[in-house]
Amino acid sequence: MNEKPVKFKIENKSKNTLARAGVINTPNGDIKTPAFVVVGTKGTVKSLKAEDLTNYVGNQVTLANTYHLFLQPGEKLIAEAGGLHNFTKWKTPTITDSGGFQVFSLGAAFGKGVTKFATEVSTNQVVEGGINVYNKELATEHGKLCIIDEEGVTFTSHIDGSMHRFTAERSIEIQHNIGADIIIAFDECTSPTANYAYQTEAMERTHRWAKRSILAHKQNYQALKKQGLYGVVQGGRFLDLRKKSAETLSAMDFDGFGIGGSFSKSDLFDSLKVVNQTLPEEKPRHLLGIGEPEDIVLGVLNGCDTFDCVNPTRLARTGSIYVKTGKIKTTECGTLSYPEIEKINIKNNKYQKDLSSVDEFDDGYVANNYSKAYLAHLFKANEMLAGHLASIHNLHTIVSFTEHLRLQLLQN
RNA sequence: GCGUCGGUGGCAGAGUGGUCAAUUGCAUCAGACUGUAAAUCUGACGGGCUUCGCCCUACGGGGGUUCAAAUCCCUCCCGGCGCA
Repeated sequence: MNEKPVKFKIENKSKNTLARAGVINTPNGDIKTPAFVVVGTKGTVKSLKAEDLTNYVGNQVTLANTYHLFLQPGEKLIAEAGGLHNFTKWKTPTITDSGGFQVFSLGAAFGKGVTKFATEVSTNQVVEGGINVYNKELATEHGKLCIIDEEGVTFTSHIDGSMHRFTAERSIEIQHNIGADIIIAFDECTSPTANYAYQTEAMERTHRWAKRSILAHKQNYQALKKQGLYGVVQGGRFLDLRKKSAETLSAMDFDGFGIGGSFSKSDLFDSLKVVNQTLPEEKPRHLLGIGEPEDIVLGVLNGCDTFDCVNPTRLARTGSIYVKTGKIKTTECGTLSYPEIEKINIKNNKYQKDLSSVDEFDDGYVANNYSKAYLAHLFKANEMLAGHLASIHNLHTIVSFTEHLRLQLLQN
């Protein structure tokens, strides 16, 4: 039996919650969990080069996207370049997402202003996903297409409209070529407004794809030696489906699990609890696409080990800055305490002459060197440095925030 | 001095008798963003109110024509250009 390329070891467990601290070993280094995964969809963490990540952000792991890299520059080129690490020069372990999220973002959610994270799910804004939802005419009108069938998904490129097809096998093949340390089984991310029947259908389809993803992975001996495969739990906002999904995937030979799909703020806690109570304890769990600081606390408390989210960088580029208030909050169960973080819009009038540090309670590179007024000025003047510095700051904030939670779990 | 073109909301610049409190862009002000179609998107932007509508004041100043003027006429002021 070959040694698995991706292994997980729990270092310490919380007594009264599902929280744990651990280490994920990968061929390109260790990930000490809980950890925040920095998102670099197209093989770049927007506005930051590898050294910026190393020197100023301190992230332990970076995530890219299969769909985006497949379209541009193409997975063959990345393979020729020696894989994602060599191509991007990222120093950390890497993950590729399967493209399953794009089934949602370019499919059911396309142009509708629906996000996977519904703060308030409104009933008059029902967005169904799935088979035959998009007819050809609509697809042509938008220049977009995303049709789901049993075997996979047919897309048109958001770049040039060309048509492509992803199946579980194809997604895995592309991810083999890209060569990240951790790859993710192709899944269908559903809308938070999809109904029970559709969530069930999509979840079961995702399970079948999961099985095929494992098969496809096992057939590539080279890849099997150096890449770990995660399966994705779905089930939308329905607890019984979440539990069923976790049970089904637990029985499969995955190296870890992604928890995907849509949530609302109110059911995140319970969903994660049910899922992580069900998933095998000895394997790592990644919460896909979430979070905000408070969401990460929720996730950690309920047994998630890693988190990725575009928010730190997207917010940064649009002028929202994570700032600590100076208050320390403690979770109800008393397991974790953490600094309260708020978002400020640095472009607001009140910051334009504010020469205080970007974040007075932070000791990161940006907070130590730059004032709110300077950052506000950069944004007002439309300077590229604005997004760069803001991204460093927000990423550093969320990465160190998650690290802080880890330290408490180790000490407790 | 003569001729000519022009003076529109913070700026640029549409409109050239009623559908104009006035297109658009920029600037300004505010909001949104959770496996990145995103250095993006949304809203407000003369004043007031009982704000899916109503009332004031407004397109250089003053006067006039008209049921009705940013739009037509007269006059004054200011600016560009041309000729002296």
